[in-house]
Amino acid sequence: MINTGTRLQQVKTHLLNYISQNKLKRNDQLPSEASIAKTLGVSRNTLREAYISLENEGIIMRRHGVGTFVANSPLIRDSLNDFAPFAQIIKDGGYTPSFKTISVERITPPVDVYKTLNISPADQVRRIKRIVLADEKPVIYIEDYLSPLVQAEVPDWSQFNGKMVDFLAAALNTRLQQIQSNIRAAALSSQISQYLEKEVGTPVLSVRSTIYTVDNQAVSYSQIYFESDIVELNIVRMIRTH
Amino acid sequence: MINTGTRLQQVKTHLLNYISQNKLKRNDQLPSEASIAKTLGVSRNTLREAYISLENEGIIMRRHGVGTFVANSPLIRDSLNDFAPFAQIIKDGGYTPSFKTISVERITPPVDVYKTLNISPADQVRRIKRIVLADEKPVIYIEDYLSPLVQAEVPDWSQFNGKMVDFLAAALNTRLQQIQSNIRAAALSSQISQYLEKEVGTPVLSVRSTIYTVDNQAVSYSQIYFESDIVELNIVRMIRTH
DNA sequence: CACAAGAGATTGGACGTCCAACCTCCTACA
DNA sequence: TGTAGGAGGTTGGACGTCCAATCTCTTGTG
Repeated sequence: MINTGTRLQQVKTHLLNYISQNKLKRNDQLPSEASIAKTLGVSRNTLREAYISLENEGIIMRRHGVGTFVANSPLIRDSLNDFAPFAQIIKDGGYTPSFKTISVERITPPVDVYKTLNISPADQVRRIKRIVLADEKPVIYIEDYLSPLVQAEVPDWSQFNGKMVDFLAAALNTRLQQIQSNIRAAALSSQISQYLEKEVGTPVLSVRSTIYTVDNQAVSYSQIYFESDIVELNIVRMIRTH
Repeated sequence: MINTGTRLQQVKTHLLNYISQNKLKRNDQLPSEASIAKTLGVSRNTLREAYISLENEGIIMRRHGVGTFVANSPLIRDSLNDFAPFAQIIKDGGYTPSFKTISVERITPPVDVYKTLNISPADQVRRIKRIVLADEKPVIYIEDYLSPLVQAEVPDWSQFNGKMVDFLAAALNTRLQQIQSNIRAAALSSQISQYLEKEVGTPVLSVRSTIYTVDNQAVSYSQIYFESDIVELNIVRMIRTH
């Protein structure tokens, strides 16, 4: 068994490998909690938590009195149940992803930005404009606003994988606590239309995310626009009646 | 303590009541796991699961070595972390919700509907068209397609609270397993524009949800259009680095 | 042959215990 | 006075145990 992370993580990794190595498909049954627990040398409790966690992620289904089964192919998992970076989402959709950083600059923040980041209007923030391309076609436009609290530099924005959380976690001393996201539909503005190469007024998915530290400090505010013809958000929610 | 549901549910209900009764605000500290467990007469394990569950719902934050705190006001919780019915979402936004059922009819299903429900094109399905109003202004348009497997009638659609899951759970013998939702931006079509009373082409949030039973039978397919000026989706995700 | 009862397997729920990791704050010592 | 270190409280993680609830399949009985 893999020796990194908590035992729960190790068990989850093992199970995911088990599913892919045995080429298990939707509705294929997994071994019982007791038997896997014995095989891996962990308590049934721990194994059960791994099963529950995977069920919450929409990968398996557990059925009382019957057994545990594969739900969906892990390949079509989505961006909101986990923190899959953009590259993965696009790859999963069968496209080749690439990134392009348009600009990195220090600016005086717009109203919504300094209000959200809870800083003074005079404070300078860093704005990073990027686009994500699928097979060379721009599909996502990203504007990140970094609070002055974030000093670290990204060595190479063009290699940045799109997971702002990972960058911030490494750049800050303080722990991150949560991401609040807001999803709405918007009409493509003229400024952004040049990047997404779509007509002004085209409906796009607008996601605004704020990342907070454990001290409730907002450290990053991102506006993301999804070209809705190719990229879409998917969510799987389990229904438990018990 | 309340005597309904599992002990975990009872504990969660107790904690929610505790927060609202003591008018706890963001960052207010909750009693430690050990002390509440003792007070309620449950094991620390059970209480911990309740705390974890509430954290996943974005209601509280737990901080290793420090304590547990209130995250957001439970009032601004959203539609994707839990299954809040539309009425609640609108009420939370400070509006008065009302419902209007436009039509309930048996029809021959469109392609995407019979494909999703996995039935024959000749099978008849029930289509329910409804709108949700906030302060008399239409803000959500809903088209539900019920599989022929669902025989039960809703006694009064106008009183229906918008939770299709609850209705289906009661109407079917089989257990429900999961909801798959797909979110994208769309331009308002002419048919729907008459209900949402907005110009054709206005960007709207389009959410398509399919409800599956434990047998992987799709039993309901819904297309929901959100008027994005008033209604929006919010998601809170906790970041755990451990 | 039909159907009810029961055995066996599986997940669901809860408890009690133990130690690790983490954070805060106070105290003692240089 | 400043700082290192430790005490004490809190959450994190894992284990082992017990019984309930649910489902399937076999077996026995009318």
